[in-house]
Amino acid sequence: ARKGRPRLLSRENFIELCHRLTAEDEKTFKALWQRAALSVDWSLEYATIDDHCRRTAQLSFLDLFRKEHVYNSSSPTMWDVDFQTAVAQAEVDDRELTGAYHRIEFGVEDSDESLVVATTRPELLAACVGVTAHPDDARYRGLFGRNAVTPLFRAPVPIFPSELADPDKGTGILMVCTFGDATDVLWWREQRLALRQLVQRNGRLGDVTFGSEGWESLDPDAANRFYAELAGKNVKQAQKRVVELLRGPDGSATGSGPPLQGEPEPMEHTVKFYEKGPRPLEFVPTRQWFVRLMDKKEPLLAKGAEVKWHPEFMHVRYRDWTEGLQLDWCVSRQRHFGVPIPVWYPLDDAGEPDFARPIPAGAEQLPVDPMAVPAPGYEETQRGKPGGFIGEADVFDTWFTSSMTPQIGSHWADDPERHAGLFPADVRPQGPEIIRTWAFYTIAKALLHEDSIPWKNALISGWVLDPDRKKMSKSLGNVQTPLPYIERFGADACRYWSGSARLGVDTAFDEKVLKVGKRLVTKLFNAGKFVLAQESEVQPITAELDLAFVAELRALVERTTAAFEDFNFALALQETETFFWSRFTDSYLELAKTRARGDGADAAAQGSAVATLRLALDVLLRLFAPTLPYISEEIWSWRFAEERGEPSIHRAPWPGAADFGGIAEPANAASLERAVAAVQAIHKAKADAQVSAGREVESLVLAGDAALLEEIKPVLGDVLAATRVHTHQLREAGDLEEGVFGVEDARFAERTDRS
RNA sequence: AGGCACGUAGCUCAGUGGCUAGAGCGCCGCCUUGACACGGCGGAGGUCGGCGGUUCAAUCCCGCCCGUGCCUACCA
Repeated sequence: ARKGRPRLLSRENFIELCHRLTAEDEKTFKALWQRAALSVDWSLEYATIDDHCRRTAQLSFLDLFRKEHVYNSSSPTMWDVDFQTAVAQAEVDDRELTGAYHRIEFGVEDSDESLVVATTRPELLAACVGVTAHPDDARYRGLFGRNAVTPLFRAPVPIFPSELADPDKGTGILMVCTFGDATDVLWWREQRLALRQLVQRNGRLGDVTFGSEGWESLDPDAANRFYAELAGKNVKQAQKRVVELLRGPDGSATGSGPPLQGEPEPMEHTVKFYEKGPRPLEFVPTRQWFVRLMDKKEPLLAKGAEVKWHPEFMHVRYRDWTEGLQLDWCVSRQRHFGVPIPVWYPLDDAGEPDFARPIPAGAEQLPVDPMAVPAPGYEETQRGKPGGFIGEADVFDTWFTSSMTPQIGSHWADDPERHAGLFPADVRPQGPEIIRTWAFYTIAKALLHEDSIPWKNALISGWVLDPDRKKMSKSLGNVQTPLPYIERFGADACRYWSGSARLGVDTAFDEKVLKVGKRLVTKLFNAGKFVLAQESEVQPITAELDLAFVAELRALVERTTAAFEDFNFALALQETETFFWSRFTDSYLELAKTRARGDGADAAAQGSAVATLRLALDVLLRLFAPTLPYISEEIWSWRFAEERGEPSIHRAPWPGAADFGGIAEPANAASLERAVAAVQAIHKAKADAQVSAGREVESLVLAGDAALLEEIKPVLGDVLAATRVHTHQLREAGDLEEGVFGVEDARFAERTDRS
C-alpha cells in the first residue's frame, strides 16, 4: 500500500501476482533445499496459501468460534499507517527515538488558574480528552474533579487522578489523547472519556468540526480556525505547525501569552513500530477479530512447561512473553493476500451490518472466500443489499495459519486417524526470535483446539552472525546465502558447518569451518577408497589390535547415538569426527594397513584386519550420514549398497548391537593405545634423526617398563610393520614416564628409491 | 531498568569441582610416505573477563563488577 502504487491493482490481480511470486520463490527454495540435501519428504509439500492450509486455518477459526475463543470488536488497535493494517503485539518492535517534551499551558475552567502539561505529541492536542496527575501529587491535588481547558481549541476536559502518572516525568501532569499510546487507551476506557479520533488510517489528521457533538469547545470558531491549519497534514507536519501556533499568543487558554512554555526539550524515548514499518504505530479504532488469550495465561504457561525445550533456558523466553501478554491476539489483517476470515455479516433493513451476529461458514464449504461466495442461506444477489449480507474482507494474520503447522502436517482437518498418530509432533525446530510468534501461537492453538501441546520438543537454534559478530540483516547488507558456499565447498561442508553449531548458541560465520568440513569429506573419500581397495577375503575378527579397535568403535556408537537422541547433533558430529580422524585414520588404519595388504601376514590375520576396516567404514559412514549425506552415500554405493541390498545409506539401519554380534572383547582394552604410543616413539626417533616416517629401520631397541612391554607384545607385529622396523629388541627401563616408550640405538636403512 | 545467555590460545569453538585446560584453523620446524601434501610427525602459544566467597581443591558453584548479545519493560 506504500506510495499508493499497488492500489492501481485490483484485489484479484494483486492476489494473482502474489501467487505467481510465491510459486517462483518456492522453486528457488526447493532447489536450494534439495541441493543442501534436506531430508524432506517432498510428497508432503504444502504452501500456507494452498487449499489444504486455507481449509485448516479456516477450520481452526470455526472451531475457535464455536468455542467462543474469538470475538470481533471495534476498539483502538495498533495500526500501521503505511501498511494500513492492524498489527499484533508480537509484531511490534521498540525503537529508540529522539523526541521532545513540549510544555504547554492549559487553563482551568471557571478560574484564572493554569497548569502546564509536558507532551511529546503536541499534534494530538486537538484530541485531548482529559488531564491526569498522580493522586498524591500535592501540586495538582486541588485540580482533580475540575475541567482543564486546552489551548487553541478551548476544549474543556476532565482532570482526574491516576496511579499511572509519574510525578517525576515531565511536569508530573499530562494530557490524555485519543490516542497517543497504550496508556491513553487504558485511561480512555477506565475514565469513559470522549473519543476524539484525530489520526486517520492513512496517518493524516482527519476533518473535524469543533462545536459539534463530541468536539465541545468554549470557542468553536477559534478552534476550527486553528484546526484548519492542521487538517489533512500527517503527524510530523501537524506537529511542526501546531508548535508554531502554540508560540503565538492567540491560542492561549488563560490569556497570559503563548501557550508553549520555553523551548521543546529533547529527550530519548522508545516508540512502538510495526516490525516492518517506517513510521510509529498509531492507535486507531477499527473493527478487528481477536483470539481471547488474556484469560488463558495459566494454561498457556502450563503447556509451555510440558514441552521440552532445547536448550532448556529457551523456556524462560516463552514464559516471560506469556506472562507479559497485554492484549488479546489480533488476528485480522486489512490486506488482500492471505487466508480469508470465513464469516459474513447480516445487513439490517437500513443496510447496516450487524457485527454482533456474524455468520460463520460451514465446515463442508472450506476453503471459502466470503467475498466471492454468498453467506449460507443467502443468494449472491443479496450481497450488499438491505436485509442481505456482506462478506468479511479481512484476512488472517499469517501466524494464524503458521500456528497450525503441526495440524497441517497431521491432516487434522480431514484425516482424524492420521492426526491421532502424528499429533503432538515430536519436534519443532526454529529460531529464537520467533518464540513469541511461531512457538507461542502454535502452543496457543494446540491448547484451544485440543487442550494439548503441539510438539514434545522445541529445538531453538542460535543465530548465524556475520564474521564481526553482528546479526545478519538486510539493512546492514551483511546477509549471506548458502548457495555460493555450497558451490565452493560442497553441500556436505556447509552441513558440517551448520551441524557444528550448538542449539541456542549464536555462531559467527567463519569460512575456516567450511574448509575443515571439506577436508573431512576428502579424508573420508580417501579412507573409503583405501579400505574398499583391500580385496582379500574377510575372516573373523580375532587379532588383538582389531578387537581393541572394535571395542572403541562400539563405545563411539553408543556415545553418538546418545548425543543424537538428546538432539545434540553437534556433539554427535564432533565425537564421530574426532574418532574417525584420530582413532581410525591416524591410528588403527596406519597400524593395520600392512597386515590388511597381506605383507607377511597369514590369511586369518589379514582377513581379520580387512573385516575390521570394512566394519569401521560401514559404521562410521552411517554415523556421518545425517551430517554428510553426499559423501557417505557415495562411498556406500561403492560396495555396501549391493552387499546389504540397501541402495541408500539413508535408509540403512542405524549402527548398533547388530553390527558387533559375535565379536570378542580384546584381551586388553588399552592395546590400541599401547600400539599408538609405540609408533609415536618410533616416529619421534625418526623425526629427531630428520628422516621420513617411511624410512626403513634396520634395528632398534624399544624401551619401557615391564608392564608396558608385556602389553605391547600382542600388537608388536603391527607396530613394527607400520614403522618398517626389521629387527628389534625390548629393554626394560624404569626411568620413563608412565605409558611412554623410549627408542634407543635406532639404525636407519639407507634411503632407497621406490620404483 | 529487569530477565536470560555469553566472555576459555591470534581466530572459530569444545570442556570439566581435582591428572600438566582441549580441538581445528593460523604460526614455526621436519618429512615430496605406499588411501590422502585437502597429508603425516613435532613444537610454540592461555593470569579460562575482573574482584571477592564457599571448598582440602574453582575455569567450572555462589556474590558483586565490567563487557557483549538477545528478550521484556519504560514510551506524558
